[in-house]
Amino acid sequence: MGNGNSLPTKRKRDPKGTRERLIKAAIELFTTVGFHASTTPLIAERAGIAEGTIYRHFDSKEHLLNEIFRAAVRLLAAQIQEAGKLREFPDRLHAISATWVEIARANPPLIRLVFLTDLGGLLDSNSEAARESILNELEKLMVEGKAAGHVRAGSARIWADVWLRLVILVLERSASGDWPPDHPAPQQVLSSAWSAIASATR
Amino acid sequence: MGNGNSLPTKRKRDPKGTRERLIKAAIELFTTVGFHASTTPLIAERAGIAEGTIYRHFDSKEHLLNEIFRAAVRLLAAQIQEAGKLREFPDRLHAISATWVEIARANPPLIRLVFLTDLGGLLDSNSEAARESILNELEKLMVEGKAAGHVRAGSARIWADVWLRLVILVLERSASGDWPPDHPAPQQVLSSAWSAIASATR
Amino acid sequence: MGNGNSLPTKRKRDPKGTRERLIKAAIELFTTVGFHASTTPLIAERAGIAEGTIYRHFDSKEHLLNEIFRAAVRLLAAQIQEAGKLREFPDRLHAISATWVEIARANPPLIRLVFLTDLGGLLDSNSEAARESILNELEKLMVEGKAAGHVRAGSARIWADVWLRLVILVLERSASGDWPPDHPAPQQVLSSAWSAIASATR
Amino acid sequence: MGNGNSLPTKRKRDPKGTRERLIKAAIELFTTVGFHASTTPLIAERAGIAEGTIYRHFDSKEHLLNEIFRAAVRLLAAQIQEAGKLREFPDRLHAISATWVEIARANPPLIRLVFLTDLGGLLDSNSEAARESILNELEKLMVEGKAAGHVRAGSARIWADVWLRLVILVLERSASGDWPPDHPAPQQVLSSAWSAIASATR
DNA sequence: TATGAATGAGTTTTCATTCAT
DNA sequence: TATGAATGAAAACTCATTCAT
Repeated sequence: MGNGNSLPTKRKRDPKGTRERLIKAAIELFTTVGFHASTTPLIAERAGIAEGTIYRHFDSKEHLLNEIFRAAVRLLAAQIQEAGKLREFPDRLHAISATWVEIARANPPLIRLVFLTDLGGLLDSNSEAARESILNELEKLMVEGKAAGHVRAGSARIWADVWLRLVILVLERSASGDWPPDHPAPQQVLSSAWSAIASATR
Repeated sequence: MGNGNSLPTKRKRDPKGTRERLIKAAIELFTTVGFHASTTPLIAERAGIAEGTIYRHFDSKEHLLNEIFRAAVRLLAAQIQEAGKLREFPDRLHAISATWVEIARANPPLIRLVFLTDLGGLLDSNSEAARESILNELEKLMVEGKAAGHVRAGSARIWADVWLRLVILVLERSASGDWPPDHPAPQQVLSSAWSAIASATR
Repeated sequence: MGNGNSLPTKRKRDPKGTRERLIKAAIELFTTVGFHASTTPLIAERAGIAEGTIYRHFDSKEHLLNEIFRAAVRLLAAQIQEAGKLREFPDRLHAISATWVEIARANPPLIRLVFLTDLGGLLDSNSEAARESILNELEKLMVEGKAAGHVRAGSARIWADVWLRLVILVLERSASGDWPPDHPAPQQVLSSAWSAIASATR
Repeated sequence: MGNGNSLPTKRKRDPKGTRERLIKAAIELFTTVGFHASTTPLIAERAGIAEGTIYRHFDSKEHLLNEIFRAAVRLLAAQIQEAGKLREFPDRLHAISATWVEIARANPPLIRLVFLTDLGGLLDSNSEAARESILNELEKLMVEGKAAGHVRAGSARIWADVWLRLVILVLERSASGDWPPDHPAPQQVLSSAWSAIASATR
C-alpha cells in the first residue's frame, strides 16, 4: 500500500541510499510474502534498483537475509543487556518487553523478521547463534530471577521460553496494529506472562 | 540415471495405498523441509509413485497441502469437542492438552503441520477458516470458564490464544522427542499455562 | 547447415529420438561455435526440444559435453585396438589413420570434438583419462615399433605425440572437406608423419 | 577532485603502467583460464585497476584480446623475417625455432596466446590475417626451400603447416616448463620436424 | 488409474559495459 | 585519466503441471 515514491520511466540516481532502500525492501517482503515469494525481481522493483544491483551489495539472496536478520537480532538483544542493569528482576522483564513493544510499533517488519517469519533452513550458523543468544540472555536473567526467589521451580531455560512466547504474542499484535498503545490487552498478557513464570510466593 | 527399462524389480503394486502413501510422504516433507523444498519429484519419489500420479489425486500442490491441513485440523478440533463433554472447566483443558500431546508423540508431522510449519500465504480460505475454528472452539470454552469464574478478566479470545501458545510449546518439544512422556517439563508448562489464564481467585 | 526438419508452431512428439537429437545438436554446436557460445536455449532450439528437456537427459551442460566426448573417444580408441591385431607396425599406423580419416569425412563433428575443440577445464577426470588413453595406446604401439627397430631413438611417448599431431592435421582438413578422398595431400602428410618418427634405417 | 577519501594505504600511482599492467594481466588470464573465464572483474583485480578503467584503454574485451593477439603475432612474425636474412634454408628454420623456443621459455603466455589458446570466433579479421601471415611467411620460406631442393614434393603450404605443428609441440612443452633447456626432446622433435618435410635427397 | 517424458515460465546469479563523479 | 556503483540482458538450471500412452 502506497510507497510514496514515484520515479517513472527513468529513475537513475538518488544520491544516497541504494543499500538502505534495498534492505528496506527486502525486510518488508521477507516478512510479508516470505523468503521464497520475495523474488529478486520483486525486491529490486520495490527498492527501485536493478536486479543486478542486489549482488553488488550481497553475495546471494540468502546472504542478504542473514545480514538483515543479524542486525535485527542485535538490536533486540541489546535491549536485554540494557535491562540487565536494573536492580529488580521484574523491572528487567518489564523494561525488555516495553522496549520491544515500542520497536514492534515503530518497525513491525523488524519484529516479524526475528520472531514471526519462519526462516527454517535459511539461516546460517552465525544467524542461528545470534537467534539463540536471545534465549540465552533471557535464560541468564531467569537464573538470577530464580536465585532471588521470583521464578518458579523448573529449568530457567523453559521459563525463558514460556515468557518469550507470550511476549511474542504481544509483539505480533502490536506490530500488526491490532493492539495500539492504548489497548488494554498488552498489559493483560504481559501480566499473564509474569504469572506464568512467577513462583507462587506468598 | 534413467532406468528406461522395465524390470519390475522394485515395488509396483499395493492395490490399496497410492493415495495414502502420497499423503504420508507429503505431510512428512512439508513439515520437515517446508513447502517449497518439498518438490513434486521429491514427494513422488518418497511416496514411491510417479510424478504425474500426484495430479490424479490433487489438482495442485497447494491443493494437496490444503487437503492435508484440513484433515489434520479436523482431528485436533474433534478433541476440543470431545473435551467439551466434561463437567469441570479445568478438566476440559487438561483433556485437550493431554490428547494433543499423545498425538504429538504418535504423529509428530501432524502436529507440526498445524501448529509449527509456516504456511503463510499457502492456505486457502477454507483452510484458514479451519485453523480459526480451533481458536474459536477454545474461545467458547474460555467464555464458559470465565462464566464459572475460572478465567481472568479480559477477552476470552486472548486467553484462548495465550493458553494455546504455551500448549504449542509443549507439543513442539513432545513432537521433537525432547520431552518424552516421563519428562517433568510438560506438566510444569501446562501448569504454567493454567496460571497464565487463571483468575487469581482463591 | 540446414537441419532438414520443419515442424513449425506446434512440434510436439516425434515418436523416438529426443535424446539422439539433443546429442546431435550439442555436438554440432560445441564443435562449431564452442562450448560457451552453445547456450542451452540454442541447443534446445537446434534439437527441436524445450530447454528444460535437456536436464531430463543430462545433469548439466558439462555433463552433456563429457558424455558425448567419452563416447567419441571410445569410438576412436577402438580403432587403435583393432589395428593392434595387425602384424606389421607400419600397417598398424596406416590402419588407424585410414579409419580415422574415414570417420572424419563421415562425421566431422566427432573428430572436431575429440581433436580440435578446446575443452580446457571442461572435461571431468573420467574424460581426461579417456583422452589420455588414446595417447597411451599409441605409445604402446610405438614401444613395440621401437622394439622392432622401426621408430627413432627417444621417448615412445613423444613419437606418439608427433605422429598424432600430423594425423590430426589430416583429420582436420578431411573433416572440413578441404581434402576430399582423391586429394594427394593426405597421403603426403601421412607419409611425412612416418618420416617424422621412423628410424633412419638403411 | 579525485576520489573523495584519501588514505593512500594501497597502491595508487605507477605513473607509467596502467595500460601495461592491464595487458599483462589480460594475457596471463586469457592463456591460463581462457577468454570466457577471464572476466572483467578478474582482469581488473589482477591488474590492480578499476573495472571501468579497462574501457579507457580498449573498446571492449574482444578488442583487448585482439590488440594483444596482434602484438604477439607481430613479435613472432618478425623472427621469420629476421631468419630470412640467413643464407641457408635449414639455418633459417633453425633460427626461427630457436628464437621461438627462447620466447616460449621467457614468456610462456605470449606463445600460448598465439599457438595454444583456442580463440575460435573471437578474433576479428585483422587478427585472423595476422595469424595467417605467419603461415604465409613460412610458406614463402618453404617455396625457396623447395627451389633449393631441400623440401619434399607437394604444396609448400602444407609443409609449412607440418613443420609448424611440430614446432608448436616443442613450444608448448617449453612454455610449460616440461622441457627445460637441457632436455633432449626439443632437439629430437625439431630434427623430426625436419625429416617430416625434407626431400629424401642423397 | 498410473506413468514419466516433455514443457516453459520462472528463479538466482553473472558480467560486459556505462556514466556521474 | 581513473573510479566503481549501477545496469540489464542473458545464462544455467528447476519444477509444477500436462498429456499421450
